Amino acid sequence: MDTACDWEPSPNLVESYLHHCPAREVLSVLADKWVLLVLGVLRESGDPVRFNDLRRRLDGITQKMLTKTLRGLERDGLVRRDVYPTVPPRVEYSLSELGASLGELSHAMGRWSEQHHTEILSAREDFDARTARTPAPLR
Amino acid sequence: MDTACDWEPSPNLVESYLHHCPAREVLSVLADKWVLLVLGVLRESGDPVRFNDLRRRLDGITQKMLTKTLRGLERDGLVRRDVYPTVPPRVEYSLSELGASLGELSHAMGRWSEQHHTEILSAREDFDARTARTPAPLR
DNA sequence: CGGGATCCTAACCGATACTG
DNA sequence: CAGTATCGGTTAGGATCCCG
Repeated sequence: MDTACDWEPSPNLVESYLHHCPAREVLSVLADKWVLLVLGVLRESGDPVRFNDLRRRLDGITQKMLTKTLRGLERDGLVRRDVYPTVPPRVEYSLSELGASLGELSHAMGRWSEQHHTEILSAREDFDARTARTPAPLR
Repeated sequence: MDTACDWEPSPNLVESYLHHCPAREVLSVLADKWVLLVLGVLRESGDPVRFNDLRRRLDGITQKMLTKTLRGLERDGLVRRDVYPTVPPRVEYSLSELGASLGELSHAMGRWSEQHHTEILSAREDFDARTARTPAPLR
């Protein structure tokens, strides 16, 4: 409410921040394949998690993408990165307070996925079946 | 809970669906630049919205991306597409019941963005300032 | 009006090799 | 261990043209 952006918040929230407003950029943070998952893993493990530990728990992510994702989250103040300059080095990641609050939302998203994925999957099958052999729907 | 996937739900939700499970795919639906915004606009306008209307309200989206996004949402059963074969044609999009429930989540995300974007933006500035001229942090 | 079909570029992202 | 650097394939996605 004190940003250098002529921009009105509610009630039409989405339409208001659609036009080059900061919140839109923030939303785009979530538009990432790994962000919600990283937040979720960090959230579920209450304790800090080391890099390779994180990588193992995020099966499928490459170290490059994990690094990049974590850097982004750190940059946005969502994730804290603590470095212990031992040998071998030890780097621990954890959610900041801000990240934790977003983590709750990402968890809600996860729960929603868990609850509704069957509906979505069956909707997909229906759609695919419908569009596959229906170039001319009404004969 | 009745999917053809050996997969246990809670309590470690994220870690459970990390390994090629349906919910993960569903989560990836949300990892899209436009999905949350489209859902948001459709949610805020209670009424059905026509294609080009939608396009105008989603300032910046190309018709290609809007089409693709809407097709995906329709395929997943989140958005309903009603075609009125008049001249000129009239196509209206609206949220399905499933889409509406997801719309609530996307709205929560929007609200979160609205509330916290300043923190994120300032965190970014701090981070950039810190990393810009600190190749050797301790002198 | 609501798209589909192409072309083309930037970015994403995986694989690999190297480093403190 | 926790990265960085580089190469190269794939894709996302914008611009443009066209059609019913």
